[in-house]
Amino acid sequence: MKTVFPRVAVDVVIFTIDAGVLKALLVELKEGPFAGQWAFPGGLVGVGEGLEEAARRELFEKTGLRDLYLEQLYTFGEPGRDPHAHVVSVAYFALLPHKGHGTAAHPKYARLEWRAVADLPSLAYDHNTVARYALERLRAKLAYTNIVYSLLPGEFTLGELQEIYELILGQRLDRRNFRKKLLGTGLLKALPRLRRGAHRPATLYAFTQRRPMNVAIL
Amino acid sequence: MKTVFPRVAVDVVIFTIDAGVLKALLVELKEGPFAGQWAFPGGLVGVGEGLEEAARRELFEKTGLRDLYLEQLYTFGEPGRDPHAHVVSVAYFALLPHKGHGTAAHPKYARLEWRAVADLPSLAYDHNTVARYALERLRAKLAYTNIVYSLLPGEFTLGELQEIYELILGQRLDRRNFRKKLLGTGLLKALPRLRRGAHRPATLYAFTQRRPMNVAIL
DNA sequence: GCAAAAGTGTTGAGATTACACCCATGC
DNA sequence: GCATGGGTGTAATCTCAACACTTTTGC
Repeated sequence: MKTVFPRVAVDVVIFTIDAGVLKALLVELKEGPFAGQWAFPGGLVGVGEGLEEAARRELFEKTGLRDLYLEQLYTFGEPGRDPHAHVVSVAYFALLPHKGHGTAAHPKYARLEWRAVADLPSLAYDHNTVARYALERLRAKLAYTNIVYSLLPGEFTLGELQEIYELILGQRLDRRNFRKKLLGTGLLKALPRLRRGAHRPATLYAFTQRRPMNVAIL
Repeated sequence: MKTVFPRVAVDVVIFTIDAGVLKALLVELKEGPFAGQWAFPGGLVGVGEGLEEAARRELFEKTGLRDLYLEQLYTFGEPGRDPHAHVVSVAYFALLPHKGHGTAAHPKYARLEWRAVADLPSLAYDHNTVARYALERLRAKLAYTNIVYSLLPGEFTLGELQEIYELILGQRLDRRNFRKKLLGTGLLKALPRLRRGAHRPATLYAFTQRRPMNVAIL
């Protein structure tokens, strides 16, 4: 399988928040030198296919997921990263609200699983490095973009929003200051509805815009 | 020249400061669909070759430049960006102090030229987009990294340093605040020498470390 | 002596942090 | 009635921006 030129692949790190834990979607490889190991979903880019297009296609084919936030992360091209052949991988990073996504299995993979990012196993290829880059990017972007909208459903409470920030950043935030800042951005609108639960009902909020924007948040 | 898979190339945007102007190195293409047009230097990545390695090799072969600051910028893979074939280009961004670099011509190119970034011509491929990304990255990184060291010679005055910031950011900075901040970072050491010129001599400074670091500067 | 860049501190405004108590609900 | 998360304001601190005059040199 030696070739004259490197191949181009895309790999996607998909994050979601599930049960108070930041998780990423892993696939168990069935074939190749890393058979039996876990990795991020991905695959080769075809000729005439755009990179983001390929990332979305791979994601949909292999996991059934679509319509998620997707952004290019970094390109990994060390010759040794895949012992099989020289594959240059353009890594993407994606966010998805957790809602029992139908992660349909794909013949190429043995299993799909959402795994806690804080406790990833040893991954195939250089995917542990990819994971590190992705987490770093996610943390940085929480502070100056509104992309957290893509981890949340249409309606949420400020408590839920703050919980996501705390989970991802790995630190507690002051509730009053957090509310002040978030409401000060104008990104949120209060809905005329309340979330009822075990305790005092909380106002529901929605993002005024559900598209990526650069805004000072924290 | 149709192929089954996309090719992988690297392209490099090299910035320097020359005579009070931010410039980038352009090459005039001799062949292909863009013959006669200007572009950033670059070329195909060979199998078994790392991306950064390929970028440094291309740079050296085509321009004679080496030992510069180099960082990956973004990967451009739209199928239509090169009408000839589908080429995925991993763009790099490089910085170099200006010192009459011997930009040796290369058979593949008609000419090499340093051109003002503020006034680039219409470039081949999607290189005008690449230029925009690179300039944006450079501006952003001036604020939170020390990479400006790679645009400066070993010794420089605070005035020269500030001039570079002003040229790249396109705005004037307050001299007293600038000095306070820069000296406050601890990145600089004053040398026991003075730069003599047409006016009052200025203390010469050097960076204590000449390697990339994240530090709040501005 | 004059033109030009080097050098140097202070003040006010705005931003950021720290912090404690009452409220509404389910059980 | 109690446990739990929701909701709210202020004071102290720090950071950042604005600003002017003196010094040293070459010509």
